[in-house]
Amino acid sequence: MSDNVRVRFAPSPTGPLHMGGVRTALFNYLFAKKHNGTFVLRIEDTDQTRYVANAEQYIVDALEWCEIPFDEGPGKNEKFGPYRQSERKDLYKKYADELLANGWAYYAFDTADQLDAHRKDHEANGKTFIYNWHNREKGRLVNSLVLSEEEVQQKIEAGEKYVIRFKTPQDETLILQDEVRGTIKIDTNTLDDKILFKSDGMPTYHLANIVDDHLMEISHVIRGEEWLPSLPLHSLLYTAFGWESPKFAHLPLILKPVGKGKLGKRDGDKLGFPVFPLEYTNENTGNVTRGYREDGYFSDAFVNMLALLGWNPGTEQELFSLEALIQAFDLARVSKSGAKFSPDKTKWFNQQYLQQKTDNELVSLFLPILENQGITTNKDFVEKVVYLIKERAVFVQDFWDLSSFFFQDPTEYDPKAAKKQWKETTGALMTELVSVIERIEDFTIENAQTEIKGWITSKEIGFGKVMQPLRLSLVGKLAGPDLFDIMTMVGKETTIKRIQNAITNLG
RNA sequence: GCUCCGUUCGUCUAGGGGUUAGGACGCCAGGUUUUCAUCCUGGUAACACGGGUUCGAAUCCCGUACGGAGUACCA
Repeated sequence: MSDNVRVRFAPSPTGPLHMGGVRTALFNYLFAKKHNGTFVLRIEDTDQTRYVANAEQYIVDALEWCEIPFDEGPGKNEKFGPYRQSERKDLYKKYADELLANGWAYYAFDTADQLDAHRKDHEANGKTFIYNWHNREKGRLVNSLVLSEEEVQQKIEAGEKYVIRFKTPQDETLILQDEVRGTIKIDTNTLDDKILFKSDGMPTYHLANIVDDHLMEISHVIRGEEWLPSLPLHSLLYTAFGWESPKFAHLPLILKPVGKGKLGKRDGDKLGFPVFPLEYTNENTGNVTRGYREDGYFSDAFVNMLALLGWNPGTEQELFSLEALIQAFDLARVSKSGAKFSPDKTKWFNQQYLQQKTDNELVSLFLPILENQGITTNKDFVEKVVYLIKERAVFVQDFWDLSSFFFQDPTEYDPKAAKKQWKETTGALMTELVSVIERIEDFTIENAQTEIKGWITSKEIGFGKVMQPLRLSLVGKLAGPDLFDIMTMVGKETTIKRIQNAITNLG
């Protein structure tokens, strides 16, 4: 591939970017970096009715969190700017006029109601209404193909609303190339004459997209599969302008984990996982939607998971740093079919990444949580705790549940475990154990092990008879790291105190 | 309805004319941990269906079914 690869991510600021959008951005980013290219962010805000003010910032923040920042975009290296289509508004009319002048487009005056009526009428007869040559010149439609030039002028001067439509060629078979799907054939007679320019003076996505991709010298358009049906139109537009078309790649959709259909913005709430990278607050309702970041996912784990959704390296490797993803990425290895998203696998990725973090990194993430719990402690102690518990955690916020007993005495005892492990004779045994522990002068793991195990052996009782109630006393439940680690970490005094507490509470 | 795209274990996927159809997640069992989790080992489980082409088809072709997307003066 040549070194002038330029790709773009072109979201519409209508709300928070969801994970499907993040993946599209990611694939664009990976492709760009792989080929020493440029990753452009363009904001497609041509629909004024759906515009949401905080959405653009959310998009930028999300890309930043994922560590896939854009090279060019609003406020950054504005070589081809502006990068918001609303700020490029004046530019598009010229191109629409060009198409009008060379016969690739025409004015249409049909109202929405009229078109609806046509659609309903056709449907009633079992037919599909297509706004193209089937209908446009039969007097049913009001446009510059059937009206005289004077009539058109009159209407425009009278201030009648009009749109500009693309004049789709008749009886042609388009043979299109997609980098993921290969050759796609389409009969132009099945295509609508799409609106290029709206009556509000704004271009539609189709026009703005092609004009901007051309002006911004985009070499590859990598976007979601929902755009595949628009590919013929877009391809035809390049022909109409006499421009060289970029290459296209349509990514498979991300589907719901259960049930049917593509993953939607509301699915996360119902199914119990985030669909957004970051938490999002709706400006109007104040509703807060959860995000992967706030749920405790590492961004690199999230990105790794996303990369493997619809793409694979062809090897059995699953864990990839961003750098490794860039190296391995190849559009040819993007799969063609939609992929159901798996929350379980996402957790697994996070667990893998958590295990890879150094104890030190984890300590700095855990410290604020401890502070929230009102715990004052020192870093060295926390680092030892982290070392002992991290392998059983998926998220950093699991740490507290897994380690609270290192910092405070258990306040309750798991009733099921207590019933099973704390027998009538246990209290006496534990009292005896206390005196054994009291006799240990230097309370190290080795000494504690030697003394306590020696005592149990001499008593000729099972280890479980002592160790299980001891664990219950120290932890409050039958879980956690090695008991001798715990005892020496909390110290001799605390160990004894906790055993006595348990005797008092459990008998 | 119409147009386009797709279909390998429950899920993500590898493979792509001759394979014991491989891996991962999940699940199950055993081992380790005198606990729990981790970890290790093993197990479970798939080529949508029907025709063709071929000595041979999961793989190529055609149909069918199913799934998905699009079908807006939204992107």
